[in-house]
Amino acid sequence: MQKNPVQCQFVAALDSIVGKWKPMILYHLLQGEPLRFNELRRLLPDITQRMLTLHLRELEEEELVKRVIYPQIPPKVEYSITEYGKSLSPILESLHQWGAAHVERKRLKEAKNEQTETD
Amino acid sequence: MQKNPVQCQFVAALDSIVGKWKPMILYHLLQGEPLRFNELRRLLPDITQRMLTLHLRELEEEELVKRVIYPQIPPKVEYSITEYGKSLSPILESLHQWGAAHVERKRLKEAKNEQTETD
DNA sequence: CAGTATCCGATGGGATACTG
DNA sequence: CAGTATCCCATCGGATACTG
Repeated sequence: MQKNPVQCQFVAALDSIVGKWKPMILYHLLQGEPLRFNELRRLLPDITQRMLTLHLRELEEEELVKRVIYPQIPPKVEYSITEYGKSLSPILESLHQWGAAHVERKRLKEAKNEQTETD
Repeated sequence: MQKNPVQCQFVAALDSIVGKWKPMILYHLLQGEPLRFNELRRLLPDITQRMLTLHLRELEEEELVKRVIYPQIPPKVEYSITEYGKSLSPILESLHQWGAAHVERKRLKEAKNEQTETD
């Protein structure tokens, strides 16, 4: 942890949501329905089993995600967003929106560049 | 860039603000005053010259930060937030607030654990 | 003052194989 | 089904030295 409290707060917040697939995992779980391990895999086609496990464990550690094991064979494990995890919703929503605008902005700029090149 | 548009948007947004010192650089520049290279260094005591340069270049590349060179000796370079960069302000503010709460939450929990240990 | 250049170690994440 | 275990590589960021 850093000494600077402000940096510390940014780091704490970003640590919770940074990770290649974390925002998407949270995004899916924020839809409300609990999801099984393989359901998440299907929703995130390119994630590896390893990374899904690691990210879920980290989110669980931060109490953003709850893991429920049904002791049966074959095993069934369900992941759901916690109440605390829901508090991240506005942030993810903002990131999502700003990201969409940022992508569009870049796209427009590239289009303009190609335009100028062919002038 | 990912195929999935939603992931893509998260990635685009996070790419802009993720980097060990980027939120703090933006935070300081969002105070309004343009800052010189070494002023930023003083505000971020632990940053290396190299990382400050790299991060500033990336922020400039995304048009979140503007770099103005005064051609004089000794050199003077001022960095300031752009109008577009200001659009990140609500996100950083949210992250900051949530991060502060998250840190406090962890602190309380650790305090409680120590309490239980000495019971 | 405001940078570059080089080197280097730590971490993040992918690929693949195996398991209760 | 829901994971572990290994191995490996790429990127990130730190340390240090040099410069117009």
